[in-house]
Amino acid sequence: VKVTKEKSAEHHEAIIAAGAKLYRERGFDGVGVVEIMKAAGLTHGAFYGHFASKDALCAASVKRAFDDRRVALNSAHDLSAYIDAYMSVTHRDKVGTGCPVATFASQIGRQARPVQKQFTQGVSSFLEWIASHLAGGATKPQNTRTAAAILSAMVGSVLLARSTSSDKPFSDQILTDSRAAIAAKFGV
Amino acid sequence: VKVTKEKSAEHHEAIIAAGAKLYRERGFDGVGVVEIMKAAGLTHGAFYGHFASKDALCAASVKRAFDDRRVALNSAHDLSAYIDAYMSVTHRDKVGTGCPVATFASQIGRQARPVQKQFTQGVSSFLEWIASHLAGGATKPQNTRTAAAILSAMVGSVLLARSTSSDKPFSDQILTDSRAAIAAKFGV
DNA sequence: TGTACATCAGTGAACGCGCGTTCACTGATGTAC
DNA sequence: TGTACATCAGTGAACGCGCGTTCACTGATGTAC
Repeated sequence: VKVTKEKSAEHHEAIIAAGAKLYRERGFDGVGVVEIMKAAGLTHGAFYGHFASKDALCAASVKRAFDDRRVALNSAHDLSAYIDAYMSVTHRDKVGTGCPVATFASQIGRQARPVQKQFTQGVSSFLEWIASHLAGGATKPQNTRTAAAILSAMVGSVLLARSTSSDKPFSDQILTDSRAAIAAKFGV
Repeated sequence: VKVTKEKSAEHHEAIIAAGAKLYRERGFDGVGVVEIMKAAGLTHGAFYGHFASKDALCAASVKRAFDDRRVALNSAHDLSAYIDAYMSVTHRDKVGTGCPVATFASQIGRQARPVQKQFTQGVSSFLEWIASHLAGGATKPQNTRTAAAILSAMVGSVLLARSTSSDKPFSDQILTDSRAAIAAKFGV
């Protein structure tokens, strides 16, 4: 059942989109090729016409997840507004469209090199973006250090909140408390 | 091949110890019952005499990992020394004996309820320990917020460092930078 | 203390299942004339 | 513009493999006498 070049390109995108969402929701090991192809509206046999292996899709999915987020990044008014959105109950509960750093971090060490490279790239540009939005900009050496601590606290608090979310009040509190302490100590 | 009650109890401990180490190193999905039993010096068939299911061992392993860490916690001179050890290259590279919060956080949401309960319990007492070691103690309301932000930054920075450790200088820098910024802003 | 036997911790083959991947096939696409 | 046919995106059965779990069996333990 051959299909027009345009349709095939759409399918390719649909597979990556499914990977970017499902891998964030359930981890690289938690979703099979069959399920991803089903989500893309195809059968599993067509997968290897689009990607050489599951690893290749993982790499493409990590890249896609970071690209999706860059849009959110650029539409934020300022750093404070972005941190507010990041350390929110909404972000905690929307894993599938959430920050790839928070979801993938602990699995990346076990993935193939291309996946790791794609991830490090994403973290690096995220750090730069934060540093450039601090008072004084990215060239101020102290801001590099501050950016690392702020990103750590952002990622850590969302992970802490997600992993304890069976106890909602406790989980909510972690987000609120961390956000307040960062505002108080870092002024953002 | 029956075995003395003492030997059997030792086997039980060995299985939990293997779970606590291997699950931290490779994730709950990344290690099978066969490999855990092999690490404990037994064959896989004996597993279900000790645990009702793999989930049951996961719960026991999470508890064990937190208990192991509590020893490290109590032997720390003060909060600063503990944060130094936590945000270190050594802790980044020793996943199997490292903090369970950093390794398990992103997988806990997909685990069975008993596993989640065990984890939340561990996070809660970790937060209390930090708050009680801040100037003013755990009763000072502001310290609860500060503890949440500090734990978030600790967990986040170790995860960031681990997930980017294919680029060692970059990974090292994240730890150093985060540690310096926390010292500067939180005074610990 | 010594013997007879019920208990039960550990063994290893076997189960059904879902995984990543392969491949012979189908039939619409798009090119050559 | 119309026909003939090579191409190739997608299908679905099949592959070997490792997973969690079960179970008939073994033989040392530990109890009853």
